[in-house]
Amino acid sequence: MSNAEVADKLASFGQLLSSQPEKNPYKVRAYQKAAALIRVLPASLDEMVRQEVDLTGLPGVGEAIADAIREIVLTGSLGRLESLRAQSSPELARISDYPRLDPKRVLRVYKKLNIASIEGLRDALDAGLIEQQLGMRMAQHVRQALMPVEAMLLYKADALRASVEEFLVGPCDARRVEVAGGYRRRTEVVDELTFLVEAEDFAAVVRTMQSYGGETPLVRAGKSSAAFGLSAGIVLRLRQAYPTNWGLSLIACTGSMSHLRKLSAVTGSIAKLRASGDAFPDEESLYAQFGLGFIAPELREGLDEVRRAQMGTLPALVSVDDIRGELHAHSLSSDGSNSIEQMAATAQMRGYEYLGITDHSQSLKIAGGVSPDDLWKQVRYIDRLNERLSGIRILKSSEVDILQDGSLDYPDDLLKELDYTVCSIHSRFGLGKEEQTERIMRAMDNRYFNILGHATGRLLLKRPGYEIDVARVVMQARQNGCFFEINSSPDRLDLSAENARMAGEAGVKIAVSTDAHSVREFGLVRYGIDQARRAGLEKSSVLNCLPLEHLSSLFRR
DNA sequence: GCCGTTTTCGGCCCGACTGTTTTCAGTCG
Repeated sequence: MSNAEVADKLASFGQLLSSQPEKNPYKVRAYQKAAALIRVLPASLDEMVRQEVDLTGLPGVGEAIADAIREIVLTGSLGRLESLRAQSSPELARISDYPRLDPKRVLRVYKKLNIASIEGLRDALDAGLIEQQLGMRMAQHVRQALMPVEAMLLYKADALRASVEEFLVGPCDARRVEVAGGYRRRTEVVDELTFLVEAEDFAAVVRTMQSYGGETPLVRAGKSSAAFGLSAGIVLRLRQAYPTNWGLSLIACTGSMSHLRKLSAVTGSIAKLRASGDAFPDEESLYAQFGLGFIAPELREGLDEVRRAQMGTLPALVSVDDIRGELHAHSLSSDGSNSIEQMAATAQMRGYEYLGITDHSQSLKIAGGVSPDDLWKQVRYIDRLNERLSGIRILKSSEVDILQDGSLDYPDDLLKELDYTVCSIHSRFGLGKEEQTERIMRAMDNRYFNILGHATGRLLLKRPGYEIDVARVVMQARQNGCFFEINSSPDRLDLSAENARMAGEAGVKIAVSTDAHSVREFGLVRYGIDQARRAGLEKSSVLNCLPLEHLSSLFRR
């Protein structure tokens, strides 16, 4: 019994429960949370049940859900799920085979499009009818729920990577293991994990891997490679490699495809290299043999990196150690969970020289937007705080809403008191591209506008973000002396690497910010740095790699 | 249904906007 099967049943139960008239939404959530946890659990629930391990030790699992798990493992089914299915309409029962579908939303689609089956749903999706009649969100929801393979945010894959790697060198007895693929290139979303594996007996590794997380089904197996379906919903690929050619294999498995195409124009095909008998124990040796500088994995997307490696003009990519401060962070004054002092102490522990406090502005009521009066008070408070702090400087700032007409959410005489501003859109996502672009450009005309926060508003795997003409906004920023941010929040990573590259090439500096809402979130900066590196940014292009004096002069327009 | 420096109940964000959908539910952070 795989963890995935257990998770599916719990999720289906939660799903059916949610369409019951007298449901307890917290109960629904409890089942869904437990299912989500189980999907990424490395230990085998099947084994845990048989060894009578106390399941309530798992977070989100109490007596009731522990019983359910035991029942599923020991009998193969869940009574309460089956009786709920029996009570449900046939449509609803079929929907419950797809635990990621939200039944209430699907029933709305059924009614609107006059369909009554999963097949009908799939057809309507493919024909674009769902997007047309019920909007992009709904279409995205249905698409994601029907897809066999789930995509996963990079930061979630981090934990999974560590757990699989441990399993490979532990129970699987691999001698050497290294992750490759899109994960190594730090793409923001991954749908597979690829590992290079050196082992005495590769077939045995493949056999043992199938017991990861209870059971991890083998999808495809060759002599020197294998693919598995992880409970977490993504594919796990293993590829056998040898010490003499480790570097060559690593390049091949790291990709991307378009990078390899451009690379092989210089080196000849990978297959030929493999057959040549030359040894490439590491990547550097291969690049060096063809007169190329080392190309960082984050750059291997088939843009200009191979040409630049030939000319010796690859960028010296920014790294986490280059960061000197944080420019987007919230405190208790709006929707953060820690005081300014606590945030400052943590920033200082990280070795930062400055910390900008950017609480939400007055219009954003739900996030505890700060009234003008309270911001005046906060400005004076931070002045006094700075007098007694040493080693770190708190910058007076705000995450100022860009209102629908492009005006900013505070009067100029208040904005003037701030060291700088982060200005963001939090409302009216539905405006057309032209209108949205104009809105931001108008906002940039305000001399107190400094950094554009999360420029497109996207939430990865959830929502595409509003439409703007990024190229025009970049030009406006350059002209007006404004800056962008890469928001490091793992479900935003906004600007995208592509847009950040565009801004960087136009000479517009970018803040790599965390948007931290608590002291725990400062560390997320590494995900922003991943994207900055994918954008080819050097530290000279990153705003918060600059010393404070330089920064302050850039913020005065 | 889970959880607890709130310990056996009561909370688990929240609250103002938006729209042609469904005038309530979805949406913003």
